[in-house]
Amino acid sequence: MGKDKIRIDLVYKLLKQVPKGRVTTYKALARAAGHPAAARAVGGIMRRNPYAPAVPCHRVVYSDGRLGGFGGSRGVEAKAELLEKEGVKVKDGRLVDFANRYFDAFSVHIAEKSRLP
DNA sequence: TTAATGACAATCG
DNA sequence: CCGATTGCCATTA
Repeated sequence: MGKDKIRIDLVYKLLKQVPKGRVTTYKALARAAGHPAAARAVGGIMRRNPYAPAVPCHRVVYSDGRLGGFGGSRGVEAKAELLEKEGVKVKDGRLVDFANRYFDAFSVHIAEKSRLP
């Protein structure tokens, strides 16, 4: 049968569903994609992200409320800058109102309908 | 094919 | 609260 591997294109689609000013987590994306334990793999997917900046990978943070990574150690700064620009306040590498900014209402059904180029 | 790596997460001390 | 450890999954060499 088909492999149980996570769907990269699906992950990107789900991430595109995250509205501006909101954030999600690697874990939430992995879970929405049908692989709840593949949070780390999602991180790897973001790292390679060939669809940037079309895909808002800067809206993906740690489940802990911390920013996480973004390219190099210098990239985290840019990530915080982008989030602040969208209205998401960041303090000391950590989201201030993480619980309220957290987005988890993914529509996998809709995401599966269209495919990424 | 096996070993090593990394933009994660949960647990432990 | 913070640092260290272990587990997980997919990619890369």
